[in-house]
Amino acid sequence: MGEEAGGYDFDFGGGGGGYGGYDGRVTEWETGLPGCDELTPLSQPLVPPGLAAAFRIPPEPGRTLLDVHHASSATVSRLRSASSGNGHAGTGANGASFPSFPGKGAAAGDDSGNRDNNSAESAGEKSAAAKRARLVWTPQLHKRFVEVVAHLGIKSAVPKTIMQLMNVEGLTRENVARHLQKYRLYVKRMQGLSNEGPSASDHIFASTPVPPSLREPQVPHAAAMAPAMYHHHPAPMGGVAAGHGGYYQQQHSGHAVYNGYGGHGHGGGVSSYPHYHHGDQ
DNA sequence: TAACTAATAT
DNA sequence: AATATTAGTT
Repeated sequence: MGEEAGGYDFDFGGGGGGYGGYDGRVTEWETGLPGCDELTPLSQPLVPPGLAAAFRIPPEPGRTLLDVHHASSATVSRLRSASSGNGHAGTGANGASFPSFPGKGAAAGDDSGNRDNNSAESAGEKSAAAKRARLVWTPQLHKRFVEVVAHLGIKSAVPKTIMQLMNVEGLTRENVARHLQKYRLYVKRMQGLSNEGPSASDHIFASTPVPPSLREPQVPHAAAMAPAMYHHHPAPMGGVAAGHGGYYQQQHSGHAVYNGYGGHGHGGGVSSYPHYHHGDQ
């Protein structure tokens, strides 16, 4: 089913670790569960179009990723209110963690640990306007960002939508907007240099290749297009050129990583765990 | 008004 | 350099 042609796959946390003390995740619970690669992307209908047509099954149009997101949010809030006595969210084995981050979003990255658990707001600046710590765009987070942007297409890739589709807890629209601004500049710069040459300075951006669909002026070859693109769906998955299958929900625990500084180890091992950076820069 | 974007600041 | 903040548009 989900053949990944595009090569955009989520790397799972440990390559088959099994240790319990990773980041609070109980890995035993995860063993045996299908990996991200094995799951059907949300962007794909469960019933292939052809098959559906053959059996006169009406297409399932309504289920867009946004719908899924909304449903998910509803479920989460329901769960929240249901478990009133339970003050602690903690990091669940999968994405079951929703630390209320009213003041300051804490979070852990996929394979990083968020064991810090400073339930006590250390510096005591919790009262009024509590400033959020700086968001660190880890390679994983950026990857998700890129995938969503790619699937939205340049046209509709705007902060709000991107944020919603990324579905990363603690990630705000403004976070996305800032990153998007930078990313657009990066893409433009790269187009200028035509081929090759991710500068060493752009580590984060270079960590995930810019999808071809985002390189807008691909010299419009009117031909070479598949004769009939199945129905044109406006919103999501608008300009996805037959390449990649999509993004998944909650693949990496879906938490934004905040940090005081960019301690992102590269190459997958994001060893940064959340510690706050208070006070001045 | 809210959201997007560009410019500027830390 | 990486994010935040501000400000100007739509």
